[in-house]
Amino acid sequence: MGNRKRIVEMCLDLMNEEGSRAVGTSRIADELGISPGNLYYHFKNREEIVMVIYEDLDADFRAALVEDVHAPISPERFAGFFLRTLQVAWEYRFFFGGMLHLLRRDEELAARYAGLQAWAIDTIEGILTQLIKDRSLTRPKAKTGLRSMAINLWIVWSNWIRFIQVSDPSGEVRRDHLIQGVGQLLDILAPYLDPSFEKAGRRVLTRELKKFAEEAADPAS
Amino acid sequence: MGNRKRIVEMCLDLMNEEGSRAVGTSRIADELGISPGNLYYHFKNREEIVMVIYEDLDADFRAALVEDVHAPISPERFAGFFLRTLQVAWEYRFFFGGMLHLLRRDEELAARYAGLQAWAIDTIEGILTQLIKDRSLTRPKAKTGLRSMAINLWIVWSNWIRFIQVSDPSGEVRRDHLIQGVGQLLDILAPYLDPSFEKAGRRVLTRELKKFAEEAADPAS
DNA sequence: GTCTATACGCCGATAGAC
DNA sequence: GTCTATCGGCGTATAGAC
Repeated sequence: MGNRKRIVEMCLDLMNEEGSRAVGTSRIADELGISPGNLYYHFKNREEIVMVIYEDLDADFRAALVEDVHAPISPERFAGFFLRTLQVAWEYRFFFGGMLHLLRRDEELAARYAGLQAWAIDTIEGILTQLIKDRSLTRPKAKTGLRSMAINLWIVWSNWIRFIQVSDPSGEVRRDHLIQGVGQLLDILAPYLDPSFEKAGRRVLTRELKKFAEEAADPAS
Repeated sequence: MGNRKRIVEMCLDLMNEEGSRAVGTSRIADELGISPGNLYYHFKNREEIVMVIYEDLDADFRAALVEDVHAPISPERFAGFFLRTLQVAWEYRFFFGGMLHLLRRDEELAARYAGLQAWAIDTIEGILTQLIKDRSLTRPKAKTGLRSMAINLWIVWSNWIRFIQVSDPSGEVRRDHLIQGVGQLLDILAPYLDPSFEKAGRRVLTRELKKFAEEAADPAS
């Protein structure tokens, strides 16, 4: 039973490292020291492995976004939404990096991801609505403003990792980049946020950055 | 002399249509009715074709962003920046769609695109600074606010087409989607924009949308 | 400049023994 | 469940004739 899981995990690791395109079934088998035949005993084809990984991504992201949702939303929890979900984007970065190609070759995957995207934007809009109820956010003037904001958050969210990777092709992506991404997301909302709410949110980020710096300095992690 | 150019154009068309990964040298030659050997007479390898296309993209984008820059910036020209540059993103959409993979396999391309990105963000920041001088934009409170805004604009800009493609996998991307994208970019700046400036900018978009609707209704285009 | 022909390697996938 | 062996296809790229 173990090999099925090992295949999935190796596939995820390799694809995150080198991009989905660079990783084939033979490569996965090689790296695990198993035979191609064995791999094809566990999976019908390559697509199926990716689909299994996608299902994890889908579930992880939804969980990260709806976790801890009881109203009112505190600044700490709000920053937490962003940081947790960016963490998910990082864990499955191969998918966001090569998304278009993956979706083009697998209609079912395309439909499912389109569904996730639509759900995410709706959910983000819901969170913003809750913030307005909490008086932590002022409503934008235009009636479509909330949705537009949600879309911008989603686009920045789902492309932040790629942006970092492209900015410095030879550099690695670190946790502080993720925290910086949260700051970036917060900046979209900043003009509408209650000042003390915003300040508290930023404080969480500063704290996280400090924690990261300490961990980086102390290799006993 | 003609074939070299035809190869580049066919490559761009095919890749835009089906994604860079789906288009090989043999496919390009086939589609043009020329031989693979002929293609390799004109280009050292596949990478070289992509690089030639990239050079056009690079030049087109820079031109679109620095065109018509004399101060002060009118709302019409400002909307024009966005619309023109999104048009460029559309014309080279294969590149933005498969960017990460392309850059991973070609270090020179990666370096050049990183340079373009850095230049773009600086230039956008410069435009925002000019808007502040013009009193069309109020300066954000945080000192890093302008740069963050420029980065968010860039991320939404460079990923808008993909967002549309993924939102409706079976649908085509139309000009009105691009105009909607400009609205999306404008929404990032909206809270900082002078109200009459913003209104004038939006009016340009409405006019463009109307023009598009008329052209779509009248097939004599 | 353009063609035909072809080499080479890789990858996805299957057959069939153990 | 796992292996060995292998097939077929495709994509890049080259050699050499015209």
